[in-house]
Amino acid sequence: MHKKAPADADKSGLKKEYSFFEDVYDVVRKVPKGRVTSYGAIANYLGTKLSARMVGWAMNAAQSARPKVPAHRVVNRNGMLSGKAHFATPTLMEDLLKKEKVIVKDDKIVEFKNLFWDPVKELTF
DNA sequence: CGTGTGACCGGCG
DNA sequence: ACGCCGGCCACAC
Repeated sequence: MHKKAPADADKSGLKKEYSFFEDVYDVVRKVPKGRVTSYGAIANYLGTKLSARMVGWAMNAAQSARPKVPAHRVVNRNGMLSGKAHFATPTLMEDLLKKEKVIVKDDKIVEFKNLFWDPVKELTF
């Protein structure tokens, strides 16, 4: 296929700031309360599973994203709260998870495999 | 337009 | 089981 036309955003002058970040936010917002997902799963859903890093990086900007993005429901493949250090407070992430009845022990989600929510499976597009 | 970076993942010794 | 290493892509400077 040919390279992307740069004029793609020049659609009827309707300028929207769609970006990879918003796609990530949209998926994260769809994560049901009490469930969790992984960066890789989101990346896979977006078609860039080999670049799960981007998802995590997008989450970094999610702090200022509106509406608020439940970034606390996104963890790494081990179910570990790898991004908890990036929250406002070091305990905010696990605190939010506990509020949703998600058991967190030793910075890891208990029964992670059971609570895992895969957008590719759930959001069959 | 080049370089650096990052809250990851999978593979290999 | 554990630790290290490479890859991958979007975005900021």
